[in-house]
Amino acid sequence: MPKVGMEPIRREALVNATISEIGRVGSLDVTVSQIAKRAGMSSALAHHYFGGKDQIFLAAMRHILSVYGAQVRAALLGAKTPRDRVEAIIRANFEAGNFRPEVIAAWLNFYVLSQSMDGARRLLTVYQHRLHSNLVHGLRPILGEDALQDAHDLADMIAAQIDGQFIRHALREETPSGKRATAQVLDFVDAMLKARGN
Amino acid sequence: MPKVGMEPIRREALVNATISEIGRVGSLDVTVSQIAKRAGMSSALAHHYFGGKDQIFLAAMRHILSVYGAQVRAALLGAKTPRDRVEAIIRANFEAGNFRPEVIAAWLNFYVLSQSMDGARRLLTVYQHRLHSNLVHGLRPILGEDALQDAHDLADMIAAQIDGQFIRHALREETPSGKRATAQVLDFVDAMLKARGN
Amino acid sequence: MPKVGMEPIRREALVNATISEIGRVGSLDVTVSQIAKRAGMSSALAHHYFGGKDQIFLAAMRHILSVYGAQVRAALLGAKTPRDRVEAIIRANFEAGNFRPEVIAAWLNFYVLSQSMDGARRLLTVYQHRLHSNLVHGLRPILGEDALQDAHDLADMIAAQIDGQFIRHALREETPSGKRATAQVLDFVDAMLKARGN
Amino acid sequence: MPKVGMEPIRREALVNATISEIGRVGSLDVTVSQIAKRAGMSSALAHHYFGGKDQIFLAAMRHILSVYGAQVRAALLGAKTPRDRVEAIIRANFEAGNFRPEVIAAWLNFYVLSQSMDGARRLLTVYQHRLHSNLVHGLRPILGEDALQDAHDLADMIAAQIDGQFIRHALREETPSGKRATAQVLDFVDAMLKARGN
DNA sequence: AATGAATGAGGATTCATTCAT
DNA sequence: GATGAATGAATCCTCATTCAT
Repeated sequence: MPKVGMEPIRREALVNATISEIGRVGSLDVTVSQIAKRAGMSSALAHHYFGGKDQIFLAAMRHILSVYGAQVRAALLGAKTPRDRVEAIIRANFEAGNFRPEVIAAWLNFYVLSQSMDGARRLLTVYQHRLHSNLVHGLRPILGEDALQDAHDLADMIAAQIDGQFIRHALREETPSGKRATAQVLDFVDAMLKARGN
Repeated sequence: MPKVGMEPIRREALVNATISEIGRVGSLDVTVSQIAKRAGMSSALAHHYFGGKDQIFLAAMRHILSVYGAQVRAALLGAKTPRDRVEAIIRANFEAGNFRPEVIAAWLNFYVLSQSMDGARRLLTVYQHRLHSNLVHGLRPILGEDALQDAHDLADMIAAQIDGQFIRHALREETPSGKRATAQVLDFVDAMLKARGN
Repeated sequence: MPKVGMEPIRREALVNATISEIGRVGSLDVTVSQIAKRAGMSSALAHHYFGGKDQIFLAAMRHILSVYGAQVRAALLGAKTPRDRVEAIIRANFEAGNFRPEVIAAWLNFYVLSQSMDGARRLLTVYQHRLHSNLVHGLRPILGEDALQDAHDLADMIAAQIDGQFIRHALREETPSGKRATAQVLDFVDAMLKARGN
Repeated sequence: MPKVGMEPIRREALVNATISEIGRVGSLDVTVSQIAKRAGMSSALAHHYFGGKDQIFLAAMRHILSVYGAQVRAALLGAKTPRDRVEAIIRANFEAGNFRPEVIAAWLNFYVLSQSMDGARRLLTVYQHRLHSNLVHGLRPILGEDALQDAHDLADMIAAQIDGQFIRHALREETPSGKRATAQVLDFVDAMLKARGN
């Protein structure tokens, strides 16, 4: 058994275990012991590496958001047209990595956590802003440069539609279908653009 | 001091206190003592009336949903056309009674609670179904009787948009604007209907 | 079993138990559970009444100091001459209530606690000042009104001698003899006064 | 990096770190990790060299007492008369090496430790006895060979006065003045001897 | 109807200590 | 010689819940 360089391994295991446990229980009422046990270590070690429960939650949240962020960036790389960009962003939200039951459950719980924990709120806000500006960036060329307010409004609505899709799946037992969610949001975007004459 | 007929008064006080406390704290990590204190009684009495914390939460949830249900029903009374019906349903969601910070916070928390508490999930499911069928009922005449699947899809999307509006406001410090939320959802519905040629 | 008005009873029991346990163990490494057990209740109740371990310690310290303060006041009542006053103060320190092994042990531990806990330090400082000014008050008429500095110095030395007597007894197994301690301090005071021509 | 002969260096570093940490915190609630960190090594190594926390404390105590012992011996070398001897012993107590805030704090804490740890008590007792017999040795020629009991009593009182001076300084923020402490104890001794006609 | 009293169960966190490398 | 890794055992504190009055 190797005894050096365990830190990143342990941290990753704990982050994954945290998401799994939150997904399993369906709430943040998860003990450090449960998390540590699932990650295959003692709760003392979890504290040793993260300092406390809050930090563990924060790390798990950061992980989810960074995986998501990476997917968005990757998706944007292949986008040629503004329309492609918007579509890529939307698709990234419902990709396999994000749109799994346990991740959806964790995501919803982190939303709640952000209401009471400053660090979590900051994290979430950053990602919301990024999503928003990415969307606006894609929408402006389509709507016309002078329709800035409209781009912001539409970006808000798309973001709401994405969040809405997530939350709708948080309570379903069935395996969430990223395909259908994507289709609905894209359908929605098309209708909005068409209604605006684009 | 009257000692009789206190029950409904106490229950109501506790339900309101529960929503307030959840709103204040921003999570379900609210103690029975906190709730009872805000309601002006001992925690023992809270237990006496509700039997336990879960029941208190359930009652608060039921209260929120029933106020909401009443508003939908009231709104539907004045609706003449199918379009009116859809609009009425949407408006009801963002009416003053529902769309207050503490209620939004509580609502989000109850969504989470539904992931781990059967009674809560049932309650929520009932209301989601009701919203869905109300929407379908309004949409079918507009979309045409043979577009049933389309009506279901659109109802889903509208519901998602509504949820999305709620969740977007859960983290904002500003007083939520029911007006703007309503406008966005209606804008969205119009676009969808227009895109479908209605 | 009476179920009302328990608070003062419980608090007193806890304070006594705290002193006993500190005396028994000989250090502040005493758990709330140990204290509570000796006081005949659950540790949860101890927390309920005091809020935390620090408050329990503080209450015990306050108790010791206030018993001591009362003894000083009582002793001063019967003092006619300045010399009587000084002697009364000294005697009060070694009276039965204070000069018991467990109280001596607790006293020493509280001295240490005062190095790290602000509340404890304040408490102790107040009593040190009171002792000092009581002594000065008694000494000035004896030493002459213009020998103020001398009175302060002598008061310091008497206080040191008293503390020294306590600490010397903190490690002895034998039952401490208040009589001998008193005699030594008085002998010391007499010598000091005599040396100064009084 | 030399890997041999580290032991004495490490031990000394740990002993000093222990005294510093106890002085800093003001109590024995100091973790081995804190001590080791200040000594510039891992806590595992501290255990390796001392076997356990108790041994570390004991070593630190032994260090303080042996420095003190050396100072007494050195002071006694230059003493010609019995009076000189007594004075030398007293001066040694308040010399720079001992009478520093952190050492005073540690000393007080070790006094407490002696109440619960046998090894510590033995150590302390040995030094108390040595101080006592040194004092008696100096006092007997002064008081007269037949005043043995008186010599013992006076030695006790001097020891108490010294301890009292230490404890009085344990709570002060100001830098302790060895000069003033020495002066007071000597003043006290002079008065006692004078009162006895010497 | 109402509450102060009381507790068992549990959870976050700390820490001395051990061990493999 | 030296340390990061790891944990069991505690300890403080909280809280839902019960009960006697």
